[in-house]
Amino acid sequence: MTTKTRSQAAPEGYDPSKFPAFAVTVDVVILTMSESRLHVLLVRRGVPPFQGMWAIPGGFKRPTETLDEAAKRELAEETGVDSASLLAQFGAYGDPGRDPRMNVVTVAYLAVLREVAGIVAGTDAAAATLVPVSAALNGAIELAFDHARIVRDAVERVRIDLELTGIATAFVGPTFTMAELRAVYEAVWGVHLDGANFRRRVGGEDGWVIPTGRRARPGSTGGKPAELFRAGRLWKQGGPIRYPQTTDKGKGKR
Amino acid sequence: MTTKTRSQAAPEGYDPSKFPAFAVTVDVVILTMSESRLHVLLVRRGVPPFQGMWAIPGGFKRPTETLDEAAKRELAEETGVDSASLLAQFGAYGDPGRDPRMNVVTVAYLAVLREVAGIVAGTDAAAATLVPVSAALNGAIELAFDHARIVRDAVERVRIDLELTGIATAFVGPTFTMAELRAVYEAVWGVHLDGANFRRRVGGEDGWVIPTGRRARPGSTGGKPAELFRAGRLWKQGGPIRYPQTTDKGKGKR
DNA sequence: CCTGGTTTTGGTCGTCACGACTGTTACCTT
DNA sequence: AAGGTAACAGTCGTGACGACCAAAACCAGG
Repeated sequence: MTTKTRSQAAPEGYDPSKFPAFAVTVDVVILTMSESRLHVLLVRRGVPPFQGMWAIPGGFKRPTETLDEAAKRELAEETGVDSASLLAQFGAYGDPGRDPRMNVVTVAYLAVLREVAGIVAGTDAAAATLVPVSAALNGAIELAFDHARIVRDAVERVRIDLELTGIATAFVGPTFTMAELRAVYEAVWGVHLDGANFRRRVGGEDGWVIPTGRRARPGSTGGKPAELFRAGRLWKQGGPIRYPQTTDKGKGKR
Repeated sequence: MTTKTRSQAAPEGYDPSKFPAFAVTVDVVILTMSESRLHVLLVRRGVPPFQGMWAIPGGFKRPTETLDEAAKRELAEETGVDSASLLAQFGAYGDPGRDPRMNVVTVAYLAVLREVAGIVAGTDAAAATLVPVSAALNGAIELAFDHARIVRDAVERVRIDLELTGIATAFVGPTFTMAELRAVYEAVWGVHLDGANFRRRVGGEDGWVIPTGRRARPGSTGGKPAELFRAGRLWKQGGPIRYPQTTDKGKGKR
């Protein structure tokens, strides 16, 4: 933190020694892939304010824990998952009046999970659900507090990080096919990527993915069984796939 | 925020109704270019704890203002600048014990200023100074609290945003030369960029920069006077310059 | 067993962005 | 006026990347 620095100067109508008290909470935007679409986990509020409305899970930060630990704890309490594939802070929200009861500043985290099965089951089924982010973003589902904006910021963050981090691998399981990984990019960015070009970039020659000898069983529709990969070491330094430039003459980037 | 969602469930040794009180502060990392190097503004603490040490400016958030407003206010109080070229939130820090006096969660902002002259003069000259970020990062200057980490995160954020936002234009004045703009990239990234190629990318044909008829007066060392430009509209959608790929065989990105 | 459909996987090719390099212009200082 | 310096312009070769095509592997149904 830091107090006012010019301590000698007269505090202009404000006394630092009597600082205002805030409640600090941690909210977690839990994203996962389901049916080839990006989904967010929402819980139904059981108490006022906004009782009965959907919201993202969260809770008070405790004085003895770090923000990261608080986020991890909240994630575990809501989903039963003790360690997400990815859990990263992405913003703080403190507008006055965002909580009608008191002054609340919340720190928002983004969690990415694989294995949809069991997530909702881990909580009270009636109080937690997985909805497509499109429904949460276009207002089809009304969210409590300023959670609509928080979810929007989280998704925007994912879209950016997809290009420059290994966040894509957090959406898939420990082993995955090229098509599964490509589906993550296509769902988050809303674009179509050529399968052959995608394969060449990712499995080209470097350590993006490591082939396991095994193969996935083909879906009921037939087709050649896909090779199974594990994530390589290079993802820590940025992803291999770039957001496709519309290739139209204007070189406007994105 | 959001309270615990499973309100029926017994609160496991924790009562949400009596939430812990925190102090919430806003700290601002003020960056600017000076002598072709990236500098950060630091203030000397006049009160304990960490009295006499350097720190980044900041102060308590007031319940009636938003976080952005608090950051803007703190910036104005410290520098006299009423509107920075850029002011963006980039992180929250709430480790227990980061302030020995009490529970403090701080929200960190990044401010980018041009026109170094008058910034330090606007404050108490003895209490504020501009130091190269390298000195603050390598430990040559010891910072109070966890401000060393905050500054490091801020610089890392600038390095990333340089590639995908128009943050570079925030470092230069309303009119600038190609060399000035290029110096921003070279200083922040620590690389050398070819002047001719840089010019082609930025002034190529699009609306990155708009030529003003005028020319800058050459430095005392002679040389052709550089053309003066204004920032164009395209910077809002990402910058034209990419971090140079070392072009060595390994395609490791960054 | 054979055929059509589906999906993965490998191959080719043209375009163009980009970096390295060289050359020219315009202004300074002495 | 001469030399130096920095801005500005042109060229060229490499290589990344997208579009497209083709083969391989497997399933379902007849």
